[in-house]
Amino acid sequence: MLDRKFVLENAELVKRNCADRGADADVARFVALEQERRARQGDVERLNREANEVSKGIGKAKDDAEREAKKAAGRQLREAVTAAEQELSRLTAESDTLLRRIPNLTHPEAPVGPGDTANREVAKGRTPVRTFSFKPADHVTVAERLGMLDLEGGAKVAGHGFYFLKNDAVLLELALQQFAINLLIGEGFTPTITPDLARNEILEGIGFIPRGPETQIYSVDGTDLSLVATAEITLGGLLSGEVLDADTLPVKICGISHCYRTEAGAHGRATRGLYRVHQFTKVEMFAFTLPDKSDEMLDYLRGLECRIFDELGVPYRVVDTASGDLGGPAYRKFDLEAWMPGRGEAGEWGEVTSTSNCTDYQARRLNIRYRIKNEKGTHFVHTLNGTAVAISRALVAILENYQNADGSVTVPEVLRKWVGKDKLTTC
RNA sequence: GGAGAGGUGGCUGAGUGGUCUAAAGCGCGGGUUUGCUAAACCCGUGACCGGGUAACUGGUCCGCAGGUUCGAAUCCUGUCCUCUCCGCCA
Repeated sequence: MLDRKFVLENAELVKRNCADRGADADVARFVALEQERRARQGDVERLNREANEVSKGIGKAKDDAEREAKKAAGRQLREAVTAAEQELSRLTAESDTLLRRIPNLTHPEAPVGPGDTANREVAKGRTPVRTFSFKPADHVTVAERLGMLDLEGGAKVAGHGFYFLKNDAVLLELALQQFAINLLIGEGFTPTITPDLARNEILEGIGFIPRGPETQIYSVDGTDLSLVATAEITLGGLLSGEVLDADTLPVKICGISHCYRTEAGAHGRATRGLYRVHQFTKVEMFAFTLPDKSDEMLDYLRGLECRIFDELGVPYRVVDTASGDLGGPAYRKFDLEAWMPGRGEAGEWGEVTSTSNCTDYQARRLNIRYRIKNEKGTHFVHTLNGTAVAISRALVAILENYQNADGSVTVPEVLRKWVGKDKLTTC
């Protein structure tokens, strides 16, 4: 969320930003409530001070009569405090709800527009889009031919959107994890395997809404836990409530988790196969930085995502995500879209990874701060996240780009040492 | 799952209803002494929300949320977490 005072003092800027982002947050109402809240806060503080003074006098009272009189005065003041506090907390809760719905500010260079049509292509990957001498099949056909994917089995056990990876697909998944994790360890990331569930409070801090009709999140009945939609949630939550020494920044962590998404309302849109599923494995990058280093870190994370897909030999493009498509927490976001030759009539770009600079938006909710040695006070860190590999979509891209006329699939060079073969075939 | 113990500043740790405005030590910063370093000694040293150009100043905070009371770190309830023992278990 944004800083309360900042919104109050920059209401017009914030309103314009909401409009650019297609967010329906009620900034005007927030400003009115916040002003009221501050006035009530003043009341509470004044009454508290008076009541404290009276209470202190009671211990030193000369006689019973004086003591009883002061007690009565104190009681009256405390009642007034309670009433004022109730009003204050009502106002705080209401303004807080509004504040949390206000999206982050937007990077001045991010394209402004309503949705993904306004996204701006900013780069292409090293691998050129391949020309096929045959009509490329989609990944479902490729995978099923090779006995790597059982969608019906997944549907029988858990419903549409679930699947079994089998045989060489299992080797590919593990190889992709190994490849990504080893690359990131080499870059100084601390590798982790994170919980697949998290407290709703953490999800909300990251910017997810665990319950309600629009939710993308599976929640566990009778608990305050939800299945995570990405390890961004657990990695960001890991340092919640902490004050870090500035000289330990940046902190770079990566994590493997399973990701669970209800995909509510997504039916009919690219639902075939592994592209949009309820569960997949992901290797995620996360960074905590000083505020003036986060732009640089975003470039770095984007560079790593490019390097991963360059090394995998998958053609892709990088898009600078438009304001209307940024969601709540991101200040700027870049997506990598891989070329998927089996999609649509003659192939389409499909999002495979994404990296965001969330500035202090998540840190403020999660209360993650830093301290500079010998300086008074603390400040919020900036948080960034980026996908190293989302296995299901990486599989789509690899299977479709590396397929051969005979139905086999060539294993990307960098994965061979973990897959243990150069080519995936039926035999 | 059962029984018990505990959660206090950056860290260790005292504090069982009002001099807590949280002891003391460590750490950190500054100073004195000093050829340099060290030691010794002295002084200072939390966060958050407000007000003020500033010096300064009001309020809140002892895991978290409630409650009792004029007054709570302290008493009560709930909750989260940690540790010990027992049970169960991959």
